Amino acid sequence: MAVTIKEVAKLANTSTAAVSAALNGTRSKSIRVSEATRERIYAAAAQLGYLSNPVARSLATGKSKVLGLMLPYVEAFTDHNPFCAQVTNGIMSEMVRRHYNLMLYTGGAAADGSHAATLVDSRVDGVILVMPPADSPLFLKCESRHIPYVSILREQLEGTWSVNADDLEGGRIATAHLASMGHTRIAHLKGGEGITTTAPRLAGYRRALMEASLPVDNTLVFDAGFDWRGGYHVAQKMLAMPKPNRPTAFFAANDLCAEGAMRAIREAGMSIPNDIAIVGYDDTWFATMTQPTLTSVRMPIDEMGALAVQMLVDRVEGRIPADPLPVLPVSLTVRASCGSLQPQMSS
Amino acid sequence: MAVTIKEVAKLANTSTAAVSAALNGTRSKSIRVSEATRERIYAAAAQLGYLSNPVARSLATGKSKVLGLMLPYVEAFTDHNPFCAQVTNGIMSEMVRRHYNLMLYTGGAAADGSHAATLVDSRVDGVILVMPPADSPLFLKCESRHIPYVSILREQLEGTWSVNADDLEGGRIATAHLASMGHTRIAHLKGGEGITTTAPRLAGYRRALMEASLPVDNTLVFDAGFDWRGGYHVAQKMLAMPKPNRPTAFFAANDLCAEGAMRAIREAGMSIPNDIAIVGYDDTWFATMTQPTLTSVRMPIDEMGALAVQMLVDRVEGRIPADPLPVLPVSLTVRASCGSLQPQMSS
DNA sequence: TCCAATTGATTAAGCGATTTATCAAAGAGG
DNA sequence: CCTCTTTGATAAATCGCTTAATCAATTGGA
Repeated sequence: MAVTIKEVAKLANTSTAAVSAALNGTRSKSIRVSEATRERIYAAAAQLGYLSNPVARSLATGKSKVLGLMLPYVEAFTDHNPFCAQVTNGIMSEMVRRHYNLMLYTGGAAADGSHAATLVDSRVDGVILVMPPADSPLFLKCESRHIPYVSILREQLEGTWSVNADDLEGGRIATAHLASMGHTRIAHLKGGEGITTTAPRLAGYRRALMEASLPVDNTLVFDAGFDWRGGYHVAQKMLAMPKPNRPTAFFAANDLCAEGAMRAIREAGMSIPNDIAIVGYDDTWFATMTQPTLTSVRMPIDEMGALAVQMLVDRVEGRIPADPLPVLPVSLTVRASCGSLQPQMSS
Repeated sequence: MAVTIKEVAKLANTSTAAVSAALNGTRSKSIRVSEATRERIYAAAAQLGYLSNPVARSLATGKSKVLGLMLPYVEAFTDHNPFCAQVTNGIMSEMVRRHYNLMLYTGGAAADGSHAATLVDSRVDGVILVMPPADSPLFLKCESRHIPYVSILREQLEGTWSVNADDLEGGRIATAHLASMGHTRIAHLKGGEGITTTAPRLAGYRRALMEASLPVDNTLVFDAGFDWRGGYHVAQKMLAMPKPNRPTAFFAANDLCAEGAMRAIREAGMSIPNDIAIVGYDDTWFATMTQPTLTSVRMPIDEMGALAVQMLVDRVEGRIPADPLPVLPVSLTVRASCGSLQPQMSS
């Protein structure tokens, strides 16, 4: 079938060991290849169209040059969370750059860990876990199989590796921005329980309120579960509040959730940002597609993905990542949805 | 390190061949395992926590149970084409169901075929090519390596395997719907050259015009290249036309492109659907998120992905797919953007 | 009763690489 | 001139699993 190293060796009139060493550029004391032999080997390989078999190499070396990517939901690329789609971009790009391949797994947040089974697959050198639930069985699985892993957006724990963004600061600047626009009743559509980012974003929200000397009113905080539907329903509930209590601004824990709220606001016949101002979170491509465009807390998502790959590759290749728990800075991308801009701004 | 078949064999007091056969349920004439031995083997495997090494199995069998998925762009999951994101869902789900793993490759549409190199990787049993350019080098690469492949949305050619949707009919019903609403100047924002779906959708558009006895005016057809920016710019150009020539309805070859056009329409101070009606294509989750919600031609995207997996698995496992070139039916999902619905409808 | 077929299991040969141990020849140093 | 090191290369073991070849012990049919 396919041409093997043996055939190359025969044609080049040498041994498979020499071919292997020549093609891989191996330079150890026990095996070396002269310039002349190397040329013969290259020529033979080219002539036969030799391509090394990665499976055989994997078996021999115990390394596969494949990294797993575990996304929390099957629908991670569509309507579940644009963050996942974007972070996958960053991860993919960096993997290509590092000459690693990507094996995709989804459903990492499934409580039964069903899909997780396939992950425990000695074909991958390591795994990136995106937004794993705090009690995910995947951690144990990876550990028992000695598969190194790096998480993205996971609670920072001693002895683990995780890339995070400064969620507390994100919650703070989003809320502070709304407060600076004069809003005094700012609601928070928070993320789901069990998701790492929920608590710090909420804490940031509270801190900003305190810093602005506004009351911290827990009746203005609702669990919207990070999805469109949640944002929609929670917003409907809040808009139904009687006038003096009704919030005039929303801080949503997620862009998708913000869009759900925007739909509810429009359906209630109110205008954004005149009646209700709104700030989202993640600042994915999606935030530029809403109407009006959405002010959103920006995380350096691509860099987060790339950094996770770097850290994982470091671990796989036996190096120690400089910082096991990096926290990347966030910023606020101001668009039309919070009223601080002239209307009709683009992206 | 990890426990191997040998250790299981030793503990169960039998041979590795028996262990392999028992664990795989192999039933050939040359190897069989009695009930008693099977039990011992199961017990030993369980006790040791044995997990078979897929790399070793791959090497021995020549099959990897891994399928490649080649997407046309690196940004396939974000702002490039929601179709890709959605079809990936369908593919992933079906692969899980079939116990195959998914290796992800992107950039399949890159002219230099750069990323394609890694695809020629004997680790995968087969590949799914999503929207490959007509002249993609990938076809030859796969063929020279004897890697079976199935395309999604590729020109239908004798001797190839491809899952398609009825693009001509899609173009027709989209345009016919606009014509039935009384529009006489319907513009088409067509897809890029070299993409398979561009021509049939355009042909469908023309056929519908003819069926409605409307003139086929080529000045109303523009290449919007399937992306947001293209839709935006083309729409701007069309809206700048003097009144009697200016189209009153757009048929965009893609939802993203339609959203670009919608932005241009809003910025021009016109209303959708009152001033301009618009119909998109793909009917991905994204079409429900626009404002107003977007009427769009629906393809059974998940089914297309699942069908491609089925066909590929059939080929990989030596069966012959029933129909090598299935064409799936399309339909029109009517929403608010074309004026045939009361305003304020949801999804 | 005898030979053939079946059952249950083992041994060993791959699969296609990497890598260690080993060795011959050449060059260096005293 | 002899030993020591370096250079260049090979043979063979190994990675963990599958499977063909083989074989002993039963079973069954005529």
